[in-house]
Amino acid sequence: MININSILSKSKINKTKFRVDLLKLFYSKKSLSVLEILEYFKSTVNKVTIYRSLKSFEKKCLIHKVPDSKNITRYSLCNKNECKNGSHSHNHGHFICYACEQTFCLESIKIENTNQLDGFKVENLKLIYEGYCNSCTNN
Amino acid sequence: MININSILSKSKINKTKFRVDLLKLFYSKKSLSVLEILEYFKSTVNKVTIYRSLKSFEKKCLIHKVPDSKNITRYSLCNKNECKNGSHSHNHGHFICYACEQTFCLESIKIENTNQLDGFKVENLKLIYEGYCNSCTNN
DNA sequence: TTTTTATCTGCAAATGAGTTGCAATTTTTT
DNA sequence: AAAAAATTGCAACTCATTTGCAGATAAAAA
Repeated sequence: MININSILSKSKINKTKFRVDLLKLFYSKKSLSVLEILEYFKSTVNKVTIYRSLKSFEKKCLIHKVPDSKNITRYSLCNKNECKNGSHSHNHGHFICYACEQTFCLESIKIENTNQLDGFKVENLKLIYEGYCNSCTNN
Repeated sequence: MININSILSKSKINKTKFRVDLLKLFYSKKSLSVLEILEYFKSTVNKVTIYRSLKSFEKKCLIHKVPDSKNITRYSLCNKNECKNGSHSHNHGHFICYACEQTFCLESIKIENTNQLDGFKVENLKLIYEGYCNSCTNN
């Protein structure tokens, strides 16, 4: 069982009711957008607060941005062995559903570090699959 | 030598001075954003016109969107054998430079159509390399 | 436990990308 | 040249995200 409070403490993030609930929410979802968070909290929280909390979580390596379908930023929990000291890395592929617009981390699809590419200095590689997820295909 | 006028004619796009110049510009650049186009034409053209021209070019399969670093839409010339009838496909990887934010098409890196992925119906695959391009590394 | 300091929050207003309606202009078709 | 179709500029709008500021809350220090 994850201890939200101790995670926030360790990260030096104040344990306000909203931030505790928000981090808890991340543990129950694949990924989240600001709009989804706003809807979940039924406007009991200001969207500016959401943006700032997300940024704070990101800086402390609790969450990171994941590829998104349109121009909406989405975040997922960081993988402990991947992200450290405010620097994030995704050594796995992602799947984006055209229907539900959800982003799925494909932990099983590892990305090897190809830093050799003719004429380019590669620092990062993204592998993004798009299509329809199971629940959108069957419903 | 490419004949801009005949390309526009074939695509049933009016040969206005701006559209001719814009298409010509695409032939001299890897990729372009609205802002870059606006700067190139030094505000002699309205940004709405740019958006509409790009959309029109895209519909006629002259250009298509390429992956971008931030949330700015970028376009590149279509590859004749890849895009047809308003439907675009990118069967090659892309490189995005962190410094100049330019997007490069990696024609040599072909993407095979992996439509089998556990629990997902894959319709598209993106392979995006990020880092520093040659000219940004050496200057 | 009070004081101090640092962080968090809401509100209003701003920015920046992209869109829409409308009227005027230009290009193409006839 | 006239009619039809496509293009343009302008103003105003939407939507995601940001910023400044003042008040509230949490954590650390005394």
